[in-house]
Amino acid sequence: MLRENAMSNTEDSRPDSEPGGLDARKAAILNAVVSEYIGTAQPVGSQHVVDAPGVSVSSATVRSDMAALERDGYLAQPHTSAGRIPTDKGYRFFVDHLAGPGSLDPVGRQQVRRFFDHAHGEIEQMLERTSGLLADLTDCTAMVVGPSHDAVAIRSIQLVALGPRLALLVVVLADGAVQKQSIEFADEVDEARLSDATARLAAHALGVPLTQVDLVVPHSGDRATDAVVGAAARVLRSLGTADGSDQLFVGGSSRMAAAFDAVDTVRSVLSILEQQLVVVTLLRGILDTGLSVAIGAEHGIEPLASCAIVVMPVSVDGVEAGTIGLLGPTRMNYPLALAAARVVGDRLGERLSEAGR
Amino acid sequence: MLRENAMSNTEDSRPDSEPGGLDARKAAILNAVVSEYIGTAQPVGSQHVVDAPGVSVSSATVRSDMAALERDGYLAQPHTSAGRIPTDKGYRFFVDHLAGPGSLDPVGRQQVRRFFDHAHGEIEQMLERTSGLLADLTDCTAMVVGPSHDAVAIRSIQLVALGPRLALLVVVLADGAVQKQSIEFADEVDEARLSDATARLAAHALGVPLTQVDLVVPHSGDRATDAVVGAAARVLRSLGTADGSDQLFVGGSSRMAAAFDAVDTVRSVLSILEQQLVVVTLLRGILDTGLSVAIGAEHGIEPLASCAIVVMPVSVDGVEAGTIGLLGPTRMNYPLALAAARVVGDRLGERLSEAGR
DNA sequence: TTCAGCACTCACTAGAGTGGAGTGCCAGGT
DNA sequence: ACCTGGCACTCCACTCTAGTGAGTGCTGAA
Repeated sequence: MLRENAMSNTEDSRPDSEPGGLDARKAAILNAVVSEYIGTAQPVGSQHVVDAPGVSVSSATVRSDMAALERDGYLAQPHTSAGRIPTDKGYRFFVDHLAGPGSLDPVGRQQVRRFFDHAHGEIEQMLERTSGLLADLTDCTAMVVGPSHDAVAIRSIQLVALGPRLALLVVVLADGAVQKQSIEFADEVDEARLSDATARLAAHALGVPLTQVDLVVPHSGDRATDAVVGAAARVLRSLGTADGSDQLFVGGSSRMAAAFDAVDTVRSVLSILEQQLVVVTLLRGILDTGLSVAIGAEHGIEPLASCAIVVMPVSVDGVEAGTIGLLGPTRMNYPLALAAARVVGDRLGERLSEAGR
Repeated sequence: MLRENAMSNTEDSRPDSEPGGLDARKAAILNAVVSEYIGTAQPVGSQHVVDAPGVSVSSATVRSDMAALERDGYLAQPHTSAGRIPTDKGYRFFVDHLAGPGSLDPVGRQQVRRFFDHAHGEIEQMLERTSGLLADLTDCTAMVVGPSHDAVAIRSIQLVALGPRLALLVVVLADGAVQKQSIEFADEVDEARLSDATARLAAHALGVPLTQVDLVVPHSGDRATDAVVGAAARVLRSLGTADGSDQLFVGGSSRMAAAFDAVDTVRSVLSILEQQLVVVTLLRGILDTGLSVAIGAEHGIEPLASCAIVVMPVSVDGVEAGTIGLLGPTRMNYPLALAAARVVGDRLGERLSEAGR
């Protein structure tokens, strides 16, 4: 108790019954402030917090606690004589101490159920529409990264002639994904040679994942055919390692416009969303640090400093294959977003697992 | 002259040397107002117009002409004692009487040249990147609709087994496009039957455009195989008539955020852009009415009332196949947008024509 | 440790005043 | 018949000035 007001940036070390270095009442007050601010986007005064559960004290006491929370960096004041606004640290505490995993409201649940009952068509369409569903549910911008095809076995390989020296390599993977890449040859290649090469490629690479295709293909008698097969094998391998091989679907980007009133914030956030590689890297980076929520500066992308991101891995056949991300302002509705991401992620994973077998 | 000030909404019928019912000076003034407003987004006063080419009169005379232009609906005043702002009709006159087709500045030209010199990869990537190029060039949001595959001959058909009762129909078209659709069969189908069916399908549909595939496939002895072939033929046909078969690429949507300062305008425009079908229909509709620019309410989509759209068909092998669209505020830079759309559209068309042979 | 009371701070609003950009009109000149 | 300089007028944008109210920090008493 002695040092209560002396600490500023480190955790309190006194024996708290509650976690995170905050006593029960301070935690309750912080939660109340965050909740209310998420709803109203207005600074929250001590009076508005008095009625919150776990806070049965007068506004004066709340004020003193709020002052302490501000000293500890959980809250901030836009200006003197205004209410308090949560800092990134405040939001962090809030999400780290959310009661239970949270669940969707019945309406949302039904929406999800109906969606997956009626979902049909190819993977891409489904992922695209899933991003729309998530955006609808959470009023955030949704990002869906499709499962990586790196480890999926090749089911079919075919070289299709498009011109005398131009062919298209078409690869079908076991999960139903189709990849293609055109190949231009130095010399003319006739149909017979192409189908010959196709057969050799199939023998060489069928059942092997894209990333593990051997670049060295056993020679045959025919050097021209070998050249074609070699070129195709290189292209095949490059398909697996290509940077843009992840497919990203962004839904509801218009919702970012409603989240901020500063137009240039909207602009910079949107321009980030246009960069597929940046977004995919970002989501992967957050997952890799073990977080499921990145708040404010935590993800290190400057223009998104006033945003928070909720990520959720999508497991297909027990392996983390895809990713779901929800982007909103830092004052987004975290419980809702987390619940929606979890539910949709699970259902999507199930669905994709079915499709793979 | 008697009726000069009496008319309000119809064209002037006196013998004008200049087109559109406006004498040379009024036209020059209107052009000057539009040009300046496009640049500054501020109401234009009579003083700012006196130095414009074709206007060698005093500000008082300009004022009287501007009053006439306002009566005729070409200009509007936000309030008394403010400058004039072009109306949709004013913009319409401006674009209809642009001097010459306009051309890109050297920097832009080089940007386009470099882009198409280095452009490689598959159609989709190229269209996607083209939308980014257009957005960069014009500071508008760019929409690129890929060539329709309806009339393109089928180069290759293949049924690939994904599961005991599940197969993937993979179709390669002559232009290098690949379409796929999964098919679920009522009964189990083994590999032998699938390759049998593939061969029969190939014999039936190779070289035929998707839309003209005959649903009736000649029967063979085997009823099970016939069922597979029939199902595949139906799916094949449906690929050609699917609503979402057009591929749309939107680039630079963040630029809409900079164009307006009302956040909810941005929001509603963005949400339109998210609806692929709406956008494609919109572009096609504008093309069908024979316009290349749709201003304000002309396209009939309410949330885009403060936007203008520049469209340009992309000809592949002499046939209008794709579409380029540029979306900006009504005060967008029309000459630049038209020039960019034309140049990029032409180059893109050439490029796609090459790829097809 | 909590609480009621109190003085204080400061964004927000409304109203008054001012400057300036822009207009419409008119009388006189070409 | 048309153009022009001059002039009175309008009205936005800006500034300044209270006044209001939500909210704070502090203090002394329970």
